[in-house]
Amino acid sequence: MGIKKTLLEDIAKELNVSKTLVSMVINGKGDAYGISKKTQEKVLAKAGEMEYTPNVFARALRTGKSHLIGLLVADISNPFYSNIAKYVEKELAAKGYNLMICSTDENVEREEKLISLFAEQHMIDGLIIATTNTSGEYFKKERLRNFPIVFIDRYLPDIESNYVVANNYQGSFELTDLLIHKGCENILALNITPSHISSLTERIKGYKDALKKYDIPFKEENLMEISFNNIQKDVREKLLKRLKQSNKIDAIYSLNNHIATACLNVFNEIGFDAKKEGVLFASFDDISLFDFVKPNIISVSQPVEQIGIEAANLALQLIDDKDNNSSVKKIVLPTSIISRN
Amino acid sequence: MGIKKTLLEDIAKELNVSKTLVSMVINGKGDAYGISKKTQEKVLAKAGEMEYTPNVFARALRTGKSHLIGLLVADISNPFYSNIAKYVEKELAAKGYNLMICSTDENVEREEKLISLFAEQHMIDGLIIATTNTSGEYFKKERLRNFPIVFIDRYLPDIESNYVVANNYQGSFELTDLLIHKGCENILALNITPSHISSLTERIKGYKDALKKYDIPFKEENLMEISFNNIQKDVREKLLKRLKQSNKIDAIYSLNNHIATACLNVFNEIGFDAKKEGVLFASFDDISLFDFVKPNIISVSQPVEQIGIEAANLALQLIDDKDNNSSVKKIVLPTSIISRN
DNA sequence: AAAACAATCTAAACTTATTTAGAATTCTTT
DNA sequence: AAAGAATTCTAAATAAGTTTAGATTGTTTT
Repeated sequence: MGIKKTLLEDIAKELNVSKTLVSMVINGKGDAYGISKKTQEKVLAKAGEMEYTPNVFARALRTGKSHLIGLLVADISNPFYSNIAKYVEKELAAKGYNLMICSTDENVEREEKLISLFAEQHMIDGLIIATTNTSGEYFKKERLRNFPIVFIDRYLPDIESNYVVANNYQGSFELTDLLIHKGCENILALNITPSHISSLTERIKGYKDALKKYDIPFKEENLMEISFNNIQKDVREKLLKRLKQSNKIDAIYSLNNHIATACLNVFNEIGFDAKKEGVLFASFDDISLFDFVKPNIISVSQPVEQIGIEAANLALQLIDDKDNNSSVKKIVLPTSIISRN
Repeated sequence: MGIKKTLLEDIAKELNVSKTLVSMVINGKGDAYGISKKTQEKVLAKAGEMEYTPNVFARALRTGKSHLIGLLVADISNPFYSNIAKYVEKELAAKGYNLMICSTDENVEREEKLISLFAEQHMIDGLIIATTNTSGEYFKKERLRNFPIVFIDRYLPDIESNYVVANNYQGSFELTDLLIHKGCENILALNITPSHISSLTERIKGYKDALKKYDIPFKEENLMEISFNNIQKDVREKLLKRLKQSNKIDAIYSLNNHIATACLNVFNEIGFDAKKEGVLFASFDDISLFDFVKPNIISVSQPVEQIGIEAANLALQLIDDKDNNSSVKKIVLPTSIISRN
């Protein structure tokens, strides 16, 4: 393809030195190996002139390091994840690492296949993952022991792991608290089923605890489970039915941004005007466009940038700390409430 | 790290055969090299049992193929790009390729550095790119000759290249046409400066040509240039000034989704009610949340899924067609107008 | 029985770097 | 001047696969 690449050996021949020497100099180890300044300058000049760039595969093969970090998310088109991805990448780029982003499509098999490709084969040096797995079983594999993995957004309760997550419990508690302060007593929460995922169970817990704080009894009919496989359809059916019931709700709280969007679609379809009906609308996960959406959305905003930065740095830290003698790091970041009137 | 990886040699030793044979069988070339069925079965069984996975670096080093495709976009957090990314990845996964997504942050230098890392060093087999470069000069480099590159969203007019783009001219023409049909004669277009980018110049052309069709004279003051570096601030200043002028506009047309969001922010800030003021709001690029945004947005929706699929397949085609004897492929896909009321 | 041929397999070369162990040269020291 | 030490450099091994050229073994042909 195109012109022949410059190899270490080409530079070595030009200068009548060994490729060992050239390699040392190019890797900044010239001084450490006692290569004379003059020779080092010659090598660097020639390398620049011949536009040398090392073959990443040869280097990775020999050193066992690829300087690649993997990021596995359920859906890269979800703004929550794509924003995290942006900041992870930015942080890593500053440290000389590149990022491989892959979507698992909420598919556990695909997730495991990608982990196998990435981690077990050591294609990447470390993994940052928002897992769709519900148990930690897979991560207990012998081959993954000591492999640097940072969980984001969600963690698996049955394994000891490094993670960076938002404080889902606190955020949900505060949001519910705010709704109650605004006079709501009958808050319909829409959750994803199955919800073994840590972030969701904690949001539910925050919701229930806030009710308890004000001695508002939790009603089963106010926790609606939405099938993960068909969010739009399920929200439509269940929400329509619920809105017709006599026992009127005064707030709708969707536990993630997918459900929020589905609700908005239903509102649009049936011309439901939340304001007129005296129903507040709330959502965990904030999207910047929520600022302009018709029923004002009260939301919990996650510190996306900080999650990205912390995850990137934690991954790098784990990679450096090869012997992994330090204990696992659990980073929980505060959320903030965005109350739009 | 962890347990030792299984190598080809380990399997070979277990079965008392050569690693050559094992390699052939595992790569599905057993028949081609005349390895007996019985031996092939033994090898595959043992490989499964020992959980063999090839070292991607050794393989890539020897074959010169990584089965990785790179996707370079300006900003992965932009839903337009992250949606394309999702479909590109899905399509590639089905063909046994993996995707490396990187953001260039609209930074030409970073873009060139990443291309160098990716393409010149052959870390990837092919590149799909929404370039931020304004000239094709960089892509004329000897080292990039014959390297499979597919441009998406934007192409560079001064080089012959393979690209997959939406029909920006047609989409913009139709949108403007629709606005005129709805009675608008004074349509303010907000464009990004500098706009050497093909997609933007074509949108402008479509806008002007639609005006021409109805003999509406194009006024310079109705084409507002927004500085790319500070979209929000620039839109705010210029839009506020323009709205105060006597010569009233009857439509605002933002030429990409960043500008649209900036406009919405300004509307919110000053309490500008487009409907009351009799001003239509339009935008190139559709975002699903536009469905719920307060001033109804008339938009041009790009065939994101199709762009992703076509780009992936074109890249694979270029990779297969090593000699590159076929001429370049230019794929232009139709857009659709989303008229909200 | 020797030659020709096919079927099945293997040794060694090769991909491009990094790293180890040690060589060559110059400089000190006694 | 010989021994020891320091300086500067290199040959060869290595990472883990793929590919080439050729070696066995067995079978068929004359």
